Amino acid sequence: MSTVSVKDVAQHAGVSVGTVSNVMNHPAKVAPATVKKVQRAIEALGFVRNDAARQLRDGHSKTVGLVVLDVRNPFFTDVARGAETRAGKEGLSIILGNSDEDPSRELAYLDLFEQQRSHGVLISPIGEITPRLTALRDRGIPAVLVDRASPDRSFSSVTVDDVAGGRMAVEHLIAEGRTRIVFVGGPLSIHQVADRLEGARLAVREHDGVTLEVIDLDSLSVIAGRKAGASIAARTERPDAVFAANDLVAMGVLQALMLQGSDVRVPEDIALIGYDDIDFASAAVVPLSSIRQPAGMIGHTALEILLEEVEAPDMAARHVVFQPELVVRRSTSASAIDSM
Amino acid sequence: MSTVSVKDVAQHAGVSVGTVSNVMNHPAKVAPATVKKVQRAIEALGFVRNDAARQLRDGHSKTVGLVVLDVRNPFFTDVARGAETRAGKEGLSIILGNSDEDPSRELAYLDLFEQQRSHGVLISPIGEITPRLTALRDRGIPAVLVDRASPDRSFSSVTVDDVAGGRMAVEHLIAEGRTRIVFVGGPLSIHQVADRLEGARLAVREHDGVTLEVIDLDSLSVIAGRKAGASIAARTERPDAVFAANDLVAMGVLQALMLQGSDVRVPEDIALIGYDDIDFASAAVVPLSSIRQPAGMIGHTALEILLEEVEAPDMAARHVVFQPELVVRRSTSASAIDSM
DNA sequence: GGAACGACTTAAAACGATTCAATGACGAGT
DNA sequence: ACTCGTCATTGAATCGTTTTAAGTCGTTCC
Repeated sequence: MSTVSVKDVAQHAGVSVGTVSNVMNHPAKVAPATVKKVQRAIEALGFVRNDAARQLRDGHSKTVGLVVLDVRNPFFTDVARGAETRAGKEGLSIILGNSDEDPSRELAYLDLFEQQRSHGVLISPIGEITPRLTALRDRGIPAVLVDRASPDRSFSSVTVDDVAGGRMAVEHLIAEGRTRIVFVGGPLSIHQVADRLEGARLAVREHDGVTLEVIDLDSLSVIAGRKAGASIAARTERPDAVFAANDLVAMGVLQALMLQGSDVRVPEDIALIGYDDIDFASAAVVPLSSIRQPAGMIGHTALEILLEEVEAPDMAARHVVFQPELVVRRSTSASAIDSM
Repeated sequence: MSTVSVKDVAQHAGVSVGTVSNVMNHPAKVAPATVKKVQRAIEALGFVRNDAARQLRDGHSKTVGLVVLDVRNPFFTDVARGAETRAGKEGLSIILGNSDEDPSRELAYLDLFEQQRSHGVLISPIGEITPRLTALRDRGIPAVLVDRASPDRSFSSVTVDDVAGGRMAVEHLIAEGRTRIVFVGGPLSIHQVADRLEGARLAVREHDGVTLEVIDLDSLSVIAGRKAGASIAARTERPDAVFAANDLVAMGVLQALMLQGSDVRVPEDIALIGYDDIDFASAAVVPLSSIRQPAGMIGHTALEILLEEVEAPDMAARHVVFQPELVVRRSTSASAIDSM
C-alpha cells in the first residue's frame, strides 16, 4: 500500500532528489558511482515513476491518441500496430480509441486526449471535427488524419489513393479479357467507396467495348454481397467480372456464385476481385484477388509526421498518399499462384 | 499556445480556485449563481482540466488498463466494448493494449499501467504474470483476469465454461440424431480448445453408440479447417457431424464440404457446429450453428468486480464463470429459422 | 598561495488541481 | 443584543517529479 517516491529513493541512497531524477533522465550528468548507488536503491525499494507528476511538470504526456472508425476492421488494427511500432522507438505509447463511426464517441475521445495533454492525435474521422482539432492544435496537440484527408487541407493526412486502387482493379480485369464488369458496393456516401467506383469508371472509359454496371449496396457486408451475388447468378445474361468494394462484399458474392447447383465457375465464367486484402481473402474457397493497402505503413507514416509536427508546430500540413497494390490470386486468374 | 488553469478561471470569475474546483467536482456545495458564473468563465476561456495534476493529487488515474491477446479477434473487441460501457458510467476510460500473445509486450503494458497509476487492470494473460500482478496489487492497483483463471486463484477472474460449451455443442448434435462425430481443432495446448474437447468427450460418454474422433490442428484458422474438411469429404465412410473448436475452423470445414463437385449436403449429410458465434457465422453460405459467449457481459462483469476491489482491496478473489449459449442455425438443423 | 575552473550535487521553485480547516456572512432563537 | 448554526467561500498545503541556479569540493594554473 505504501507508495515509494523519489524522496524515499534519495534518502535510501543518501543523495538528494535532484540526483535521483538525474540518474533517470540525464545519467551522463551523474558520477558513475552515484548512478549505481541510486539504481540499487530504486531496485531495493521497487520504485516506479509516477507518470502524472512527470507529465504535470513536463506539460504533456508520453501517449499518442489514436481514434479509429472500427477496431474490428483488420485494416485499422494494422494501422494501429504500425503506429505503435514507430511510437515505441520514441518511448511513446498509443491509446487506442474506437469511435464505432459515432461522431459523439469520437468527440469524447478527443476530450479525453485533451485532458491528458496527449503528445498528439491520429484520427480517422467520421464527423466534422476540424474546429475541434484546431482547438487541440492551439493547445499544442497536433493531429494527423488517417485514411481521409481534411476538407480544407489544414491538417496533415496519410491516405491511400482509392481512385487509383479502383482503376487498378478494373484494369486488371480488362487485361484478363473481361468486358462486362459489375461494381458491387455502397453506400456511395462512404468516401472510400465513391473513390473506388470513380477509379473503376476511369479505367472503363479508356477501353472501348467495356461496360460497367453498378449494384449499390447499403452496407459493406458479407450478407449484402451475397444478395448481390445471388441476383447475378440468377441472370441469363451474366457479366464476366465483378469488382467488389471490399473483401467482405467479395466473399459474399463468391459464396453466392459458388453455391451448390449453380453452374458458375470462378474465375472461368466470372472473375472476381475485392479490396483491402484482409486475411480472409487468401483463405476463401477460391483465393481472392484483391487490392492491398499498406495499413502498417500508413500508421507508421502518420506517427512520423506527427512527431515532426511536435517538433515544428508551424510546419505546413503534409499530405502523404500511398499507392495501393494489386494482389492477383485465383479468383481472377486460373493460373495464378496464390500468394498469402 | 496558452494554457488555461483553474487559477485563470478563478480570476476571470472573481472567485477562488477552491470554488472553481468545487464547481467541477462537488457542484452541490456551491451556490447556483456562483456555479453559473464559474461555468461561464470556463466556457469563455476554453478551460480544459489537466488530468495529470488531478491524478497527482488523487493518487491514481481515471483509466483502466485492458490487455488482450489479440485485438483482431472479435471476441476481445466485444469484451473491450462491454468493459468500456461499464467504465463510462464511472467516468473511467479504457486503455486498450494488445499483447499479440507476446509475454514481453504484456509486461510492457503492465509497466505502463503501473507508471500511470491506473485505476485497475483487466488482463487476458499469456505469460506467467502472477508475481507482476501481485506487485501491482501491493501498489493499490487491482487486477481481474479475463477468459482465463489464475493458476492459484489468488486473483479474481471472469471466464466462460468451455467444458460446458463443448458438451452443449455435442449434446445438440446427438439430439439431432447424429452418432459419428468428429472434433476438429487444436493445438490442445490452448486451454480453451482442450476444455471444449473435454466437454465433447463428456457428452459422448453419456450416450451409447456415439463415437468421437479427434482431428488435431496446429492452428485455429480457416485454412486449417479447410484441410480437415477436405480430408473428411474425401472419405468413403463419412461422419455425420463435425464440431469445430471455433468458427474460423468451422468456416473452413464448411467451404471444403460445400465445394463444387462434392455431393455432401450440410446439414443433411453432415451437421456442423462451430464456437464463438462470430459475425461471420450467420453470414456463411449455410448459416452456422455455434456456441455463443457473452463477450460483452464478460467485459462488463470484469469491470464490475474491478470496481469492487478498488473499494475493498482486501476482498477475497471472486471467480465468475459464465455459461455459453447454443445458437441453432441451419448447419445443424435444416428447419432452423436462422437467427442473426 | 590564491584564483579560476570543472565536475558533481543540492535545495528550492515550479507544474495545476484538490481538499480541508478556517473564515465570513446572515438569520433564527433566546 | 448576543450567540449559535448553517451555508458559501477562501487560502494554504499537498501530491511527486523535473529543472535551474546556487552551492561544494578538489584540482590546476599562474
